Amino acid sequence: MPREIHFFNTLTRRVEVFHPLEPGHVRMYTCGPTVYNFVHIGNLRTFLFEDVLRRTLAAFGYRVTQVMNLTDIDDKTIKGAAAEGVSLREFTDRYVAAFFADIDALGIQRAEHYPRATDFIPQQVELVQRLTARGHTYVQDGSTYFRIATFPGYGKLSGLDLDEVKAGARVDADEYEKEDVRDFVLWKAAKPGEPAWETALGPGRPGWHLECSAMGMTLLGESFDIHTGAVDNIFPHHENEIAQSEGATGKAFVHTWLHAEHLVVEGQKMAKSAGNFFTLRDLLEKGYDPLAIRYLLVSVPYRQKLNFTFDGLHAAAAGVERIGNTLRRLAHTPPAVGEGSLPAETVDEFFAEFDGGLADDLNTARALAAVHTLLTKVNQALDAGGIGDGGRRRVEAAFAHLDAVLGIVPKAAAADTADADVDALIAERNATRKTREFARADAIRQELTARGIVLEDTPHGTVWHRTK
RNA sequence: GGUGACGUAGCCAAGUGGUAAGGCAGGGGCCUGCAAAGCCCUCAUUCGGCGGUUCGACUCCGCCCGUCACCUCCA
Repeated sequence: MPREIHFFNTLTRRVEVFHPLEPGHVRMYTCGPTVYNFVHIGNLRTFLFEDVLRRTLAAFGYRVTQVMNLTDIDDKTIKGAAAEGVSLREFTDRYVAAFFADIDALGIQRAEHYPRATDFIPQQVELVQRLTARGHTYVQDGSTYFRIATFPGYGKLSGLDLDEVKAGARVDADEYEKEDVRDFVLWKAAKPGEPAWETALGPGRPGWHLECSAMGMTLLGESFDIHTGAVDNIFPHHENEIAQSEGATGKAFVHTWLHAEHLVVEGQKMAKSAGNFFTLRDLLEKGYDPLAIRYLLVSVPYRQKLNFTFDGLHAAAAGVERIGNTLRRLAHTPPAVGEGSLPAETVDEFFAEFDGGLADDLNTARALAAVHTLLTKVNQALDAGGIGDGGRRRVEAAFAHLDAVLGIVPKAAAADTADADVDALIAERNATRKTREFARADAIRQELTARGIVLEDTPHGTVWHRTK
C-alpha cells in the first residue's frame, strides 16, 4: 500500500487526501514548455516542483505515468521560425533539445511521454468534432470556437465571475472575431504565411488549449488524477481545458489540480526589461553549481512565492556542501565497533519527519529541516564514538531516500579516491609535518589547493577532495 | 473595479489556539602546528499595525497599512 499523501486541490481550494482513480497508479499531466526559447528559472521552478511530485509519489510506492507536453505551435514559435526563415519543426527542435539539456542538468527525471502538439493534430480535430456533436461550438470566418455559455461549470477552477470578466478592461485581445469575448478558439483558420493543416475542420491550426486536452486524454484516459502547472495557467488555460474535455466526454476531466506559485527575483517580478531575467545557462555561466540551483528552487514549498536571490543561492550551495561533507566524513571515518553513537531512532525520526513533511502537500521546507537535523546528529555521532555498521547502513538508506526524492545529494567523484600523484604529495607533506618542517608542508598544501584539491587532516589520516 | 494570496530575526523559511523548527550570514569557543571539516554556545520576551474573542493568539474575528498575483494565450 502506498503511503497516504495530502494535496491542496485548486479545484476545491482545500487540502485533501489523494486517491488515484486506479489504486496505486497515478496518472498526471504536467504543462510543459513552449519551445520558442530557452527556459528560464521560473519555468524551472515549476518543472522542479513537478519533478519532486513524481519522485515523492514514486518513493511513496505509487506507479507514476507522467505526460509533459511540448507546445511547438503557437504565435511565438511561428513568429520565431519565420524570423529565422526556417521550418517550424527545425526551429522548435532546437529548443526541445535545449529543454532536455536543461532539465538533465538539474537532475529532473524524465516523464513517460513528451507529446508535441503538432504530432497530435488528428486527435485534436477529433476532439473538436466531438464538441461540435454535443453543440458546444460554432464557426466564424473559418475558425471554430467554444461557446462557453453551453458549459455551466465554466469558471469552477479559477473562481472567476464571468460577468466580471466580460466587464473587465482587457477584452478581445484576440485578432479573431468571436460571438462573445469570453469564448475561446479551438481551431484557428489558416492565415497566409502560417503553418496550417488540411483537416475536416478546414485549413488551420489548433488553438492553444486544445493540445493539452487531446494529448492528456489520449495518453492518460478521459479522466485522470493530477494536472499541474503554474498559477498563471489556472485562467484561462486550465479553465478552458476543463470546458473542452468535459464538454466532449461528459466526464470529470481531472480530479486534482496543483499549481505552483511564481518565482520572483530579489523581490521583483522577473522580466527581461527589468534585467533580472535568468535562464539556467545564465547561472551556469556565472559558475553556479546546478545542484545548488536545484536545492534553492526546491527548498521553498511550491505554493509559496519563491524569492530568488544570489544570497539565497549561496546559502543553497552551502547546504549542498554540508550534505557532501557529512557523507564524506561518514565514508572516511572507520566504523565503530558495535552500534556506536547513533541511535536507530535518530534515523527513524528523520524518515518520519521527512516523509511527513512531503505527505503534507509537499512541504519541502519541513523535509529539509529534517535533513539538517539528521546531518547534525550524524556529525555529532562521528565526533563521539563513531557509527557502527548497522547505523551506517541506516544513514546510507536515509541519504538514498533524500536523494531519490529531492535529488540534492552530491556525487563523490571517483577521481577523489585514487590519484597516485596526489597521494605522493600528501605522503611527503605528512613526513615534513612529522619533522615539523611546516613551511614545506604548507607549500605542498598550497600547491594542491591551486590544483583544486582540499586537504583535511583527520584523526584517521589525511583525506582530500576536489573543490567544485 | 472583481477575485485570491502574502507580510515571522540581517537574509531564506517552518509553524497556524498552549506559549517561536531548520538553513545562510554574524559573534564567541573546542579541535588543529596552522588550516579544512565538524561540534558547542550565542543570535526574534517576539511573529506588519490597532482593536476584539479567549484562562491563553503568531495562530480565530474586525479594521487599517504594505507587497504581490490573476481577470484571454505569461511557468
